Amino acid sequence: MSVTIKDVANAAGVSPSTVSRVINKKGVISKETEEKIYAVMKELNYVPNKTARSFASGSTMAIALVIDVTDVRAYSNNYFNNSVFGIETVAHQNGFDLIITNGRRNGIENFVEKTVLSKKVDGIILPETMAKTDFLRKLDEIDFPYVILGQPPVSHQWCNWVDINNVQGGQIAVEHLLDKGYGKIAFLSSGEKEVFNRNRIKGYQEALIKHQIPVFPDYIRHCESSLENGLTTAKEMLTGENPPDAFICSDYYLGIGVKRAVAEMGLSIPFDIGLIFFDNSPVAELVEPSITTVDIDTFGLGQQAASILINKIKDKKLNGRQTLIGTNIIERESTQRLRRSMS
Amino acid sequence: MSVTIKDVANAAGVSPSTVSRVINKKGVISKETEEKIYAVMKELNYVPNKTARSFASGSTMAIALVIDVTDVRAYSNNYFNNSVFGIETVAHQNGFDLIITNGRRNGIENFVEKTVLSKKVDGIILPETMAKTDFLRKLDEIDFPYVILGQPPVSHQWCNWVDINNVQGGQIAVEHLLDKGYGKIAFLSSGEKEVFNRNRIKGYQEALIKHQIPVFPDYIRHCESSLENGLTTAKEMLTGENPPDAFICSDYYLGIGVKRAVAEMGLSIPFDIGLIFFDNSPVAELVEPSITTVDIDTFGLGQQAASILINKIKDKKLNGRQTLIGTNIIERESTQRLRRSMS
DNA sequence: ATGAAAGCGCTAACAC
DNA sequence: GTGTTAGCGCTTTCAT
Repeated sequence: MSVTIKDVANAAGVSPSTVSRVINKKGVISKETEEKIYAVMKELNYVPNKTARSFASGSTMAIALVIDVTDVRAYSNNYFNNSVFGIETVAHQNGFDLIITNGRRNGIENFVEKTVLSKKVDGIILPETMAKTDFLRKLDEIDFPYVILGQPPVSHQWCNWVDINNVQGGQIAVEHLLDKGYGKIAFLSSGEKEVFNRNRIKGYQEALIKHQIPVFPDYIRHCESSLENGLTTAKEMLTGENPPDAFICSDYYLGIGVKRAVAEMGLSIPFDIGLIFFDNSPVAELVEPSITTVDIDTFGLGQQAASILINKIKDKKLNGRQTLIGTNIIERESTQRLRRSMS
Repeated sequence: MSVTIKDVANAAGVSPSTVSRVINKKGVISKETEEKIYAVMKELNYVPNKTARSFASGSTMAIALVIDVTDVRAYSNNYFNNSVFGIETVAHQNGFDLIITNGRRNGIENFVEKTVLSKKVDGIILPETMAKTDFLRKLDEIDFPYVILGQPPVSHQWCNWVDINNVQGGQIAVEHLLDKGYGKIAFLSSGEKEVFNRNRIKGYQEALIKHQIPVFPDYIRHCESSLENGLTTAKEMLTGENPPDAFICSDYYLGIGVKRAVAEMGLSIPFDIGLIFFDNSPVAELVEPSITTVDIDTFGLGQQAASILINKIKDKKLNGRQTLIGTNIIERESTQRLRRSMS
């Protein structure tokens, strides 16, 4: 039914292996036979069968992005979304297909079998939340290429990973606020276990120290992400002694909570209080006042991840590729204490 | 290196075909050999090679979701996101892998070759925006399974598709507003070419007629989606003669624009003006007042699409499966004119 | 520069 | 019930 390499070979008066060479641009073929073969391929509308190629060559030219569907917050956001497209873009540029697969369906064990051992893909991209030491060790054992989205457990610091530069994110948030005339900056984190929060706080502290501003432990609060928690925590801090005059929040739920708290207390953003949060969601530009954010290039994150993985696939010895993706400030109204003109 | 079906056969003292039968649960095998084989498979840690199976059987057990990376709005949203997970869920339940692929890279022509003709997947899910008649005809020619996300061009009404029930969405929006005491309802659409807008307006009109409320053509406005357009259009309508007392908007950009217009005119939501928009984004719950939305079950949309596609793959004669996914109202403050207690 | 031939791991007639 | 056998379409030595 469908035209095969043999048909092309026959029609062109050559052997299948010659056609194969042309397809793969391998070995040396004379200009004329090459052209002849291209012509025949076009005429016969020949398209190589990917499955057969994968089977024969032993490489699938596909990578998988593992997701955790049980964790809605982990995927139902722009971060995830844009990473996917970054990954897809680089994958296709390199001739790879992207498979999306849920890792946590029947336990990670089962997942290894189904996707990794079954030779369906040549490598995987794994969110840090699913990169448990045991699992990684299994991958190491069979020398299976992977890259981690986020920072790996201590046992695997040597492996390939890519992450957002959260330290730098914390720093530029502080510096932006200082620049805008705020001096008593608090940090509302969505949890102290998360590495990304810890790194952001690290950056926050480093920036304060660098500018010789005292770091008050009380200015760093952890609470589960929600509007309510943001609201109550901010109120508590603002009514306490030594209230801050600016807040950096881990996400927009906490951030909007802070915004409410400020409003309920009759204070003003940005004149009394500065506000900045991570994640440049549409929320930030649509509320009033609009909120300055730390924007994260998740498309770039995905691109890097895919790029490193593909290199690893090509060269199994590749290790220690550790990329941090920079963040930047999207300036909006919530930090315009100085009433500088906005560009 | 890796253990094959032959190894299992040898170790179990049977032939490869018997092992194959066990793997595929095909034909009849005696209880004892079956158990024996399972035991050996476990012991040897055997995992069937998917590529080899695909190659031998001619079916890849994979489907592709085609996306359009050039169209940011088309994918960088919750709709898309959740559909992906709906698709993945059903795919995996049926043993299929999900491949994400960009259709618009080198033209749709090239795409056909690479993904469809190369036998990499057994079927594709295609957004309506990419479902051009020419392309569909090609797929038809080679009898390649597809389902369309959204409504297909007129030439292909007979094919399988799944869509949001936008007519019903328009209806329930109107009915909710009527129920809440609003009577002069306007519709701000993000474009008159889009089928989904046309359907929502259809539902809007039907609901009005059903309740014997006059349909003013002037109450239906089309403008490109943006906060500014929402703002100016709403202002214009509110300052005109016969101003509406409620707005239904195609998306949250227009919706927030209307909200601003109402505020700037010194009117109140929900007491003077009711507001409801499509797409239950976080924006809706985080602004003040929070906005009632028409919520769309895109996870269900994805599930249905995958389910239909897989049925089509199994039974190529399957056609005309046309599913509409219902919408529902998420009630918030912006439509509480009557000050009913909220649950 | 090209051809011949083996084989990748599995499935599916077809035998028995 | 189970074994035998012939491919599936391609890549890849090894010849020439």
